[in-house]
Amino acid sequence: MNKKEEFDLENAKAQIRKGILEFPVLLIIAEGRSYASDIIKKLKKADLIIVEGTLYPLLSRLRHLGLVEYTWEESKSGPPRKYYTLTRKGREILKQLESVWKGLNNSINALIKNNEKNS
Amino acid sequence: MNKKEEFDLENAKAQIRKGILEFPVLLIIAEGRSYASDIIKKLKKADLIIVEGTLYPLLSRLRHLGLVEYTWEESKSGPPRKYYTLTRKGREILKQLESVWKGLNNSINALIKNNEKNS
DNA sequence: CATAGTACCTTGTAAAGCAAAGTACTATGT
DNA sequence: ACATAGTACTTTGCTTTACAAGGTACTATG
Repeated sequence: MNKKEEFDLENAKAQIRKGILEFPVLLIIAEGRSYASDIIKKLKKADLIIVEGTLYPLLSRLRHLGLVEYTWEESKSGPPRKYYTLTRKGREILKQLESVWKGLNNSINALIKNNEKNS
Repeated sequence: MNKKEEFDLENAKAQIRKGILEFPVLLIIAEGRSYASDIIKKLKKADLIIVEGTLYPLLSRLRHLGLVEYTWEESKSGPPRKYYTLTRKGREILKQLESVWKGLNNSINALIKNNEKNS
């Protein structure tokens, strides 16, 4: 337990991840059809930690929005899996998110540079 | 009002901003002592929209955490202003946030590249 | 048939941005 | 003197969403 009065870098990281999660999740599904545990593993490999309780509702949300769809598929080692793929709409939104990301990137990197100059 | 069933890019942007806001705010204060409206203007210039109701609580939070401090100063054109500066601790945290940011950047840009390759 | 492993789902909680409304100071025009 | 406008700081209620924790259910193995 972290004292409430202390700045909590881990929490800050979590907050930063929080806002942007949809984007890397869509990116991963765009790479190739994946199911939940798959996605979590791939995100972890990219240093973006996420847990089940976050991902399942997020995938539902994306599906209700028509950005992804799934097909059930048997597995040799357990219950069937929901394999997700992007819809046409999902691909469009992904493109837009990419440009939002690039914009944010430019903005913040400009601020960082500005700050380095003045120090 | 946006229909709930539609993907709302503005909301997505807002969510992304949400997690990361502390960082650019600290960057701006690091650049030079600033007061609230100042900060909002500079953020807007960097394409990071933010409103009063967001910034004031955020600044209070940062102050309670000991990352920033302020001094009252008279203004020729209205009520006095709270000019914020970074504390020593604030500068340390800012460095850490910079490295968190770089990490996130690498992670996501790697995913983007991966995705471009496979398409 | 009990256990372990895998996969999907749900509930309750907390954090934090935002819209909107409020308080208060200064300057300007009548 | 007083109304209006501009600036600045603050607060309240709402909404969204990640997470912790717990639950259901299917398959394989001993």
